[in-house]
Amino acid sequence: MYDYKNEPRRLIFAIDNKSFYASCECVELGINPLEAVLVVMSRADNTGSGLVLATSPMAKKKYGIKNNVSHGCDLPMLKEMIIVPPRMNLYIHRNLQINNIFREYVADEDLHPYSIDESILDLTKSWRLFGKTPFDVARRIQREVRDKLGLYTTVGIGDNPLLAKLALDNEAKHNESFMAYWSYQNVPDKVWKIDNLTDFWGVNKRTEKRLNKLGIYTIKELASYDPYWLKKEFGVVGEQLFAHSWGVDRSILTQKFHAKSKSFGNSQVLPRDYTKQRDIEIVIREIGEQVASRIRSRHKMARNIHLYVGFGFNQISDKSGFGKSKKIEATNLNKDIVAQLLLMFRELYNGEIVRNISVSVGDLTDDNDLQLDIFQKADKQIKAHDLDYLVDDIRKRFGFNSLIKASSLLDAGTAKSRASLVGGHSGGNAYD
DNA sequence: TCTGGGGTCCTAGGACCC
DNA sequence: TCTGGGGTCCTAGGACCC
Repeated sequence: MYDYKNEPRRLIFAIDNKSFYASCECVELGINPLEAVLVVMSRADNTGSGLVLATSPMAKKKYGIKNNVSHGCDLPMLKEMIIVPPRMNLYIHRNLQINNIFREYVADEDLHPYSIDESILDLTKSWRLFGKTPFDVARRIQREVRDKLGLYTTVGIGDNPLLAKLALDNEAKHNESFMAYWSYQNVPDKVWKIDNLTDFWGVNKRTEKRLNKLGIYTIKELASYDPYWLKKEFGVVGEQLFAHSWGVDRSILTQKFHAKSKSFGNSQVLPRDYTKQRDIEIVIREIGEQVASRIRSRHKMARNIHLYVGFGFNQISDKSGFGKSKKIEATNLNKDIVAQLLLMFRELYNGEIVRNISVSVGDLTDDNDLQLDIFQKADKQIKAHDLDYLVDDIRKRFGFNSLIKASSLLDAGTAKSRASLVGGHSGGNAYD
């Protein structure tokens, strides 16, 4: 047995919200999230058929409805089933409220929001203030969230973030208490009992296949494999997989779960196949300006830019698309970002049918001072900078569509119809 | 799965420098 | 001129997570 005495021993809570979007909707309707049969379906998915974003526990249990069903029409038509459109702004607002409750239990530096419905808390220093056992504390947090917001939470507790997360995903969700505690001693009877490799952190279909090729079909087999060969086959990922199979996770929580934004990007599946270069470029421009605006609002400039163009399925080309990334002079100006994108696009585009466009920028730096390009007239550049910020400000106050480019009003433009979307889905009413 | 959207991390190969 | 090696930066692409 592995000797864990030198491994970090913390008290980590991984907390997620049960069927978060669906539960928020149930609460709004005044019905119990655990009893309702409710489905949140987005129609802004460009497929015309609706994408199931979330299902309440009962909808899952009684009718086996899973998330990410691509066809809304696959849903059984039942009287008791409630189908609602998403309200992303509501979910973001509730997420903030939940994290504010967590802040009563841990200092800010020990709270790590991980996604819209999941947070990691390090209670090592503070748990004794709130109960006799870690379970008491977890129960108390669950009660408070339920009493104040009507939402049910699931808590995975562990000696490190990995064990907490594995406890959450593989046991807590199925326990009546919605809690589970995995410590180092539990590795053989908990971690090694995980049935599917893909239920393990960091293993999906591709990695599962490659592991199978080595004769590895269970976590236990992974743990007893020679780490030298795992490293040979998978590089650092192999070392990490081996460590994880023994429940070892030396990552510092702040590094792992609190990474500062390193890139910003937006992408979309187009509502139809685009065949005209001009139309495609209109959308590239729109997305480019959206991304540029996002980094301006954080007073950042990008030094790296990436464009991906995905082809439609009825495409003669053997490729599924092309992508290109490039280092650039730091900028957050619409005209610079868009010019780079169009340059990259025109370099690689050969008349293919396009269905997918993605733009992201990274290698961010602070926009404290405008870096003047000595080859340009200073006053001209300051104008572009101020104009972009001014438009951002007006749109913030009066909505995106209060100022809109003429090109976005053409058929090809998607910015106008997507202006109210949040994360690609309906935002619903605004929340502060 | 005939297309959701927003992210992070890792690797390999080429260019270029010393 | 040929051969050798180490290091860094850049870009493309794969894989995974929510």
